[in-house]
Amino acid sequence: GLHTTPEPGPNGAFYCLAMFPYPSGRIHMGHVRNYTIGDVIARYQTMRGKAVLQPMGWDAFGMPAENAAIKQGVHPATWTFDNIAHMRTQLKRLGLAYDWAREVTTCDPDYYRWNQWFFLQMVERGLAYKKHATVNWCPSCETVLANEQVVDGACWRCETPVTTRELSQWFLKITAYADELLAWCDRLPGWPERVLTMQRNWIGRSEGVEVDFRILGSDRSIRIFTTRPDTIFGVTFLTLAPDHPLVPALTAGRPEEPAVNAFIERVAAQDPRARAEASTKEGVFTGSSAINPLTGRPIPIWVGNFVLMSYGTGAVMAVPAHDQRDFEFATRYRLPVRLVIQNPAGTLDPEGLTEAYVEEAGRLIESDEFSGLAPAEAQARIAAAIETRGHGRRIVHYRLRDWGISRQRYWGTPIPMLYCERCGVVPVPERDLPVVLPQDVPFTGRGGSPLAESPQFLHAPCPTCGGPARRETDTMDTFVDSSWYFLRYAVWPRTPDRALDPDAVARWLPVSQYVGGIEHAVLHLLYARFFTKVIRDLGLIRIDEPFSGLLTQGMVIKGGAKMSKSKGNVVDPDQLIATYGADTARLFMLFAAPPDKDLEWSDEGVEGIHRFLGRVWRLVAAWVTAGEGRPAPAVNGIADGAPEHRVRRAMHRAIHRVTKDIEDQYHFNTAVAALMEYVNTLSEFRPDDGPAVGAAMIEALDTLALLLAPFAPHLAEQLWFERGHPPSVGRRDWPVADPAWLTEARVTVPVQINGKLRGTIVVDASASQEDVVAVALADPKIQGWVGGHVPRKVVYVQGRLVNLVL
RNA sequence: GCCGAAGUGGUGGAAUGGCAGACACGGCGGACUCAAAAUCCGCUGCGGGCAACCGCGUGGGGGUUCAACUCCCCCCUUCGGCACCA
Repeated sequence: GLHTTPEPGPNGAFYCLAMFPYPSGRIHMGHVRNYTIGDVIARYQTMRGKAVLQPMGWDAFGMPAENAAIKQGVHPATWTFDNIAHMRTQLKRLGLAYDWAREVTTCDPDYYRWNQWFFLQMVERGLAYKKHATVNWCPSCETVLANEQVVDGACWRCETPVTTRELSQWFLKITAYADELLAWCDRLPGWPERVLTMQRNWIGRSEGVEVDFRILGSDRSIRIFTTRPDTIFGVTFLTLAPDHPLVPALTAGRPEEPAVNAFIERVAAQDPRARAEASTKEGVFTGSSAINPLTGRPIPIWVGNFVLMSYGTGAVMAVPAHDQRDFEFATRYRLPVRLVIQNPAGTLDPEGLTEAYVEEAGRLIESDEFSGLAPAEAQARIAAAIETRGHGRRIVHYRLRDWGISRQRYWGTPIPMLYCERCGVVPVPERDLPVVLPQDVPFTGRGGSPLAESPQFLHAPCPTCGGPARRETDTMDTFVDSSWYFLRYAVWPRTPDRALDPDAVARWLPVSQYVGGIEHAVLHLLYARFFTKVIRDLGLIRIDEPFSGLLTQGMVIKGGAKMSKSKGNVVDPDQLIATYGADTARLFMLFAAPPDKDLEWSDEGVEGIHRFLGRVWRLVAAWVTAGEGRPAPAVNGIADGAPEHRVRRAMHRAIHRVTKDIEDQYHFNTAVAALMEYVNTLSEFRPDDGPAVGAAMIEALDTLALLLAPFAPHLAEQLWFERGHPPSVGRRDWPVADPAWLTEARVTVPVQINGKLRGTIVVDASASQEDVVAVALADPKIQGWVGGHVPRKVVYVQGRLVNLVL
């Protein structure tokens, strides 16, 4: 009954989503942890009365399927669907309350046709475009990679060092949303700060000024980008990237030309990573000079290995006095250093700087009418002056680059474009979607786009002129598939004629709680945010962000390293479930660490959880055997301290703590600890302790089943059945703690002398400070510490602590 | 270098201004058993003491407070992200 999604009712909707897996073959412990966390949240919200959508699907396109085809001769589709069938069985064994009817499989043409449709919408709006560019290339995967997929200079999937290639590729214009993606980082309170920080860093916004420096003896100029226009009077030279397009013109026919060319060749031959790590700043004079537009003074133009063509304009104004890189460069080549900001203490010596002064504090000097200003104000004034005098403009630069989505692989969504001899690049008309992946493709592993090997696929008539045309043979990055799948889940029944049903999406989205690995902090999570905004601007949805809450669970590690085949430290979930059952697997994952921290695998820990579940079973079994069908107890008027009172109090306390731990930041480890304490308390009582205890116990054990239901659903259901209740415990209301039972009439209060614990006293919880101090001073042990002194000061925190300051 | 997270017993971890170490693992001792397993009970931060107790203790140093793992300042270490980004 939990596995069908109800319509959202008056109690509201809750969309609980775990990142869908790649069907690699078998589930691993990371999946078990991820999906258990999500399932606890979904089951809890169900019992809280929310209409809950918890779907599951398959991120089914990707390289491993193709590699299997190359190595074993099995078709990627066969391999993928076999894996899905197996993994679905594995997930079902864990007792995850998914609505399997809504399953999404991205390699299904009914799904990927909408990838193609969204792509065409983006082409129409200029958000998808083709350009010739230097792109990241993985020699092992033999395909292009997006910037986000290069991790430490290596392929995100296979860790092969990435090289570059010059290729004509399709890009999605994520930079058009850079500002909005950044701005919303401040409006996602349900996201972990570290993920937001990573996204902010990745987008890398920087405000500055572009300034044109006219080349001496030429009508051309060099455009530089700076974030420090306040230092422009300190510019003593310009530095261009070695591959800056103006370099040849600057050196042509000059005596410096051979030296410059030799330098450029030397830098180009360097591996980009080695270049980044080489901290020595080297360069060469071009022989040309430029004019500083604010001072009118001529300055030499250099080429430097530390200037990157890929950022800003590929040219920088060098201010050695206020930029450490420029300072090192100037020192090496004996170029002038011009101090234009004096520090607040006035201690900087213009003739004897030993390092750049980069702080934005102090006053401008030697800067004409701007002298005397603070750097922050000078930045605004000088930027304005540059604009009004026509030397440049204020501009914002981003580190974020457009998303290259062309992949030279088979097992992905075909890019729905045609190349006509007469009409050029032509989109496939919407009515012709989906462009289906052909079956007759040889898997040779030789590289190149495999789709080009299928003549039937390759040749198609041009939709515009009917003449011969060739299909695009690259496929889409698989991250396109996962950029909107969470929207498709909400559409039910599925609409074969359109990607999204706006009403269905409005009913469920944004995702209330998303659960997945931190490794997607700037991959999937950035792309999905981008797609959501594009789809919003297409008018199909009204949300700005896809995921309200985000929980990034930690890794499962063993022996200090992430579980992996190569490390040989994997523990197979099937083995775990076969030996101990799904509930032990689930509870261990929840108890061993807070969800966002790494979890160290422990065989002994698993045993411990298994023992706990055994104790729960024996506890309930003992009482069921002894006292079936007892009526609900009446416990009012029972004296404080009576055993049945203790049972009742423990029950309300457990309800309170488990509820609070789930609600506050999903502290499942302490929620499970609270359940253990509860069970420990209930275990103190025996069926022959009398009818009052028996009545309280029966109620307490029912509550135990309810509290256990989200965590260990199988055992909870069985306990519920043993108690004679109809199924299902997971559909009953979550219990509510009565605040009256959470407080005690008499409390044990620690007594401190001068802040040090010296004893405890038992007082009425409502006792006044005077009464409590009197009891404390009457205590023989306390008297020994106080001696004959009168406390100089007394602090009493009601029911918590008393501190006597002597 | 910049940004972020973290540092607590033998181990995983708890406590977010009020009894540090909940809960669990491991260890030690005991019960049951011919024996073992399972189960149950007790003890378990470090040092001192026969003991009741005492001293010390949350990476290091300083500060605020009656009271600090918790707040403030400085420093160290680890992990993660970005990075000759102009």
